[in-house]
Amino acid sequence: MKKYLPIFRKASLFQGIRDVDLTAMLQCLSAKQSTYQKGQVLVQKGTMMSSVGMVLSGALHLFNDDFWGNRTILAQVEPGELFGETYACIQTEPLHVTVQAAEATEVLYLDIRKIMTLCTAACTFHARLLQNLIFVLAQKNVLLTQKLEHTSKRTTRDKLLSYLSAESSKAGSATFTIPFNRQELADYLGVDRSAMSSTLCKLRDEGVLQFQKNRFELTHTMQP
Amino acid sequence: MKKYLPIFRKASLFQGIRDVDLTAMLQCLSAKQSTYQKGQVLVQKGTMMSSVGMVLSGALHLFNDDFWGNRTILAQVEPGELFGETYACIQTEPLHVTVQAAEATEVLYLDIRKIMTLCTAACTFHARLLQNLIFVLAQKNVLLTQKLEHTSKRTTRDKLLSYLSAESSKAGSATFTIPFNRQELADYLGVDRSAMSSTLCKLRDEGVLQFQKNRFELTHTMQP
DNA sequence: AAACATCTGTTGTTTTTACAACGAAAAGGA
DNA sequence: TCCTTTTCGTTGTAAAAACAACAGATGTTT
Repeated sequence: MKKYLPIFRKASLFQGIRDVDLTAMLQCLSAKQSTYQKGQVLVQKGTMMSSVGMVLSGALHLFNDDFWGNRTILAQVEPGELFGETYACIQTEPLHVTVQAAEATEVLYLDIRKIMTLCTAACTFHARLLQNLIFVLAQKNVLLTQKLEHTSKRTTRDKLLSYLSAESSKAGSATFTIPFNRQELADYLGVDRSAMSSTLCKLRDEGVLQFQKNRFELTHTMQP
Repeated sequence: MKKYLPIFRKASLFQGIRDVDLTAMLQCLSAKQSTYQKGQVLVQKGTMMSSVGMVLSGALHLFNDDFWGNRTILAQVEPGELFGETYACIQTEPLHVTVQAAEATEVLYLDIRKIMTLCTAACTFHARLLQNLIFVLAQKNVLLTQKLEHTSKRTTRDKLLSYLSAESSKAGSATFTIPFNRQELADYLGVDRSAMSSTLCKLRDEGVLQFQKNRFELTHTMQP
């Protein structure tokens, strides 16, 4: 297990927990490791999750097949990242996605009850683990809320303005850089790239904003 | 504080905690109560939240003003419900919304550090409180993820199919009822009601589904 | 420097949606 | 029962987006 320490140090769930405490804790939590071949299904949609999974090596795909069999890949899970944590925390709600190994993958499973149930004593790092879990959930929440706020606007124009306004607010300035290129931004906002590009230029021509590459500047113009 | 027990019994955060334990715990957490007039701003966007708020009576509005001053009301918080819990759990991220009293409102504030820090002993209900907090966060997560999965589809048609497919899956049957009327469904999916209505009828004419009022049935037809 | 790949803006066409306005059906209340 | 309100489908029009295809710009590799 020691060879995974570099992964653990990066993992959000284990932040602030020292290596020595970590190895002790993993035993205390009776963590279990599994290996999967490429293409193998780890967990089927509809399963009740009683544990959180952490990818140690390789990668996972989360996907969903709709009523007519059309498959949508929803996320890729990389080393240090978790999967199933939300549903493990709820316990009554079955997993809404299927988890499949995108390549040969090693996974560490942590029993959610052992995480949530505070061991009797001396386990200061266990408290930290719980705080980290809460932090992970809350952070995901923020990301989802923000994305939803932008994508829920009806037009590409409004989605762009909502996103750029939020980035400006985050930067605390009318000038800021965004972490996406055009294609990534379009995917994030759920719109077509070329249509977005032309909308962006239309906004520039109207004097609402300026940009060069990933650097944007919003300008104060009166809205009609 | 006793007069709020009916509210507390319904509140997700206090589920599974008995009245006697609750009153004891609220003291232990040094909960603080505040009263606000209609229109008064409780918390400004950008504030760091160090506590969770619970509405005791009245109602709150969460809103966001963009760079150009356009206001969007994002949610209404009713008695028993929380606000700021996500940002309180993160601690490093400032609140992304402004909180305003929609009417005369009473609010109970709970220090997040006292919730997260396990008191030394005998506090079995404190553990339950933590589990409830995690549950609240996780459940919100599920709701956001689902909505995002539907709204991220490009066309109204795909949004509908994604949503109905998920409802069918949840019901475990091709026949099911949905908890929305047309206008609510359109709002949920972020589309125009009348356009959605016509799309829905087009799908019916194509033989993809059938419906009467809120009762739907998906039919297995080969996709091209 | 040359060759290649990627990123971005542009344009034109087709499809889809938003919007507005209306009437019928259903639900609810007096 | 009659009246009112809400809900839902329908239609036509204008606006917007998706899509496809391309060219210039930028960046990278050899």
